[in-house]
Formats: sequence, structure tokens, C-alpha cells
Amino acid sequence: MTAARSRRKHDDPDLEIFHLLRAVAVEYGLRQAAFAAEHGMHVTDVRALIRLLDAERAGIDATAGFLGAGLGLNSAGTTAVIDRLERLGLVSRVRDVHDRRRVLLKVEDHAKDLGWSYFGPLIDKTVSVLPGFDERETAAVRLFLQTALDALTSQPT
Amino acid sequence: MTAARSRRKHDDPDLEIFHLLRAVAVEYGLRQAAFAAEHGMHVTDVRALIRLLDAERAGIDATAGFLGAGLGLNSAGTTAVIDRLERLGLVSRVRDVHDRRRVLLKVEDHAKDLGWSYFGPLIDKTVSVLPGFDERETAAVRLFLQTALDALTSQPT
DNA sequence: ACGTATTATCTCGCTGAGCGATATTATCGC
DNA sequence: GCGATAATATCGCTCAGCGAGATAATACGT
Repeated sequence: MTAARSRRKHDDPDLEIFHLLRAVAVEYGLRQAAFAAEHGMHVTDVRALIRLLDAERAGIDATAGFLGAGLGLNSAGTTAVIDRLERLGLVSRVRDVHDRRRVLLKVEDHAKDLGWSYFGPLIDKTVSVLPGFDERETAAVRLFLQTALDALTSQPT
Repeated sequence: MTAARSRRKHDDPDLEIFHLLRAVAVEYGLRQAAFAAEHGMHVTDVRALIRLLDAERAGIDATAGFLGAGLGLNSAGTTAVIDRLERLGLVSRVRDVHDRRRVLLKVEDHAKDLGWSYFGPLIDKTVSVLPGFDERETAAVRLFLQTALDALTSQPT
């Protein structure tokens, strides 16, 4: 394991790109925390909101259990998150008519606006360089990101 | 603000790349949490360790205050983080000889190995596609990441 | 040199997020 | 209907991080 330390040089251009990607990930986390604080929420609440918005976009109806699993929380923690979001008027609990054990989570319009106010400018600025890329360049970006995602999701050796 | 909602279509290819980047950021966070749990640490501890390793690589001598600022913690929280890292034998406190108010944080070799065991495989897999790229493709990836980083670090409109 | 302001870190008490265990309520198979 | 199962909620607890203030070393004006 100590051998790994000398595997790469510090000025390795590949490493530089990796560090760039890592910086993006780190900053993303910081921005999420800042956004949360700015709106009287916690990081978990923001993540929950995003989960819920993603689910809605995917046409999945989100339940408490679904959300808890997505956030890696147990039922107690999940209830607490939903309580907070409900108190902020961002989400409302709706009993499922067909299975009345289930609680469906309805994302309020206000939350959607909040989500867009968070991601909107970020998206615009981030993708602003893409129109200047040709097919191969765009494909390269996509491939690199996909590879990074695979590396992160696959179990380490 | 409601106008933002209709600004982009869901199948916008630009948005797809943004989602890919966002997924990378999210997964990075999850992996960090998993790594932390695996080694009896908290996410903050891992982030602290990375901060310290980065500082060492940059030739900065890390103090408690420096670390706290980097993590967005106040002094009480910072002390707690260092306590935990010290208890795990990953970091040791060394009084600065020239300014004896300061506590320098020395990263133990064990921590460096830990860092490499975390990032090593991730780096290898992530950058594995880069050798197949030509100059323009590599530059495109770099530019895209840099733009994303700028978008994240600049204040939102 | 000397008191005062400043800087760096730590201690104390507290709030609150999230956990484990358990309770409550609803559905399903028999 | 009735136990078994599933979905969510409640209770009590632990511990990360905060605010306020303590401690200790340094800088600085006079």
C-alpha cells in the first residue's frame, strides 16, 4: 500500500484533471451546504428535496420509505426530514388512496422554484461552453464523466 | 422565478451532461461517507484529512485554525475534529516552536496510506480514458470542468 | 519594560440530526 | 376475521457542531 504513494508524480497532467473533478465535487458540496443554510435548511433537507424533484421528473411517486432509502436514513430520521420540509411548506404528506399505509410526498410549487433558483444559474454557467464544442469534444466530456461515475459507483479493488 | 421552470426541456443534451456531472458530485459524497464509516470516522474527519494532505502537498503547514476555516467549522468543532483524528492516530498536534500559540498538525504516515487507499483506485479508473484522448479532447474536458468549477465558486446572480 | 489589544486554541453547556428499538396503523393471505 | 407483513411514526439516546467564554502566547503603543 505504501507503494501507491510513488505511483504518480505530482505534476502528472492526468492527476491535474482528477483534482479538477474532485474540486468540482467538493465545491458542489459546499454550495449545497451554503444554499441549505441560506434557506434555513440542512444539507440532508436539500438532498431530500432534490431526490423528490428527481422522482417527480421521473414519474415515480415518492413515499417516505423511498426517500429514506435514497438518503440512507432510517425511518426515524426520514420522518424528521419530512417533518422539517413540511414545516417549511416545501412538501406535504398525502395518504395514498390505494394503500393507506403509504404516505406520498407532494412537492409544493415553492420547492420547485427553490430547486430552480439553486440549479438554474449553475446549469446555465456550467453548460455555457458546450455549444462551442464539436461532436468529438462533447463525446469526450461525456465519456470522461461517465467513466468517473463508473469508477465511483463500482466497488474499489 | 417561475419562468425558469420552462427554460429548458428535459431531454436537453446539455442538461444531460450537467446531470452526469451532478451525479459524479453526489456519488463522490456518498463514497466519502462510506469510506468514513468503514474506518470509524465521520465525513468531516475524511474531509479534514484530505485538507491536511492537500496542504502538505502544497507545502503549507496546517494549523488548527487553517483546518477549521477550510472545513467551515468554528474553533470548538475544529478542536473536536482534531481530537478524533488524533485519537485514531492519523494526526498529531505539534506546538509551533516560533509561535507557541499555534498548533501544527502533522499527518501521520498511516493517514497518507489511508488517503491513497481511498483515492488511488479512484484516480486510476477515472483517468484511464484520458490517454485515448487527443489534445483537443483533453482540453475540452479540462475546460468543461474548469467552467463548472467557476460556476460553483462564483456567487449566483 | 508594562499594560492592553490581538491571535490561536481549548473548555463548557447546549441544540438538534440521526440511530435503535418499539409502537401504531393499514393491507394481504389464509 | 386473524395472524403475518409492510409502512410510517414515536421515544429515548448519542454525539457532531455551535455560541460564549476561558486560557495562553504574542504584538504594539507609550
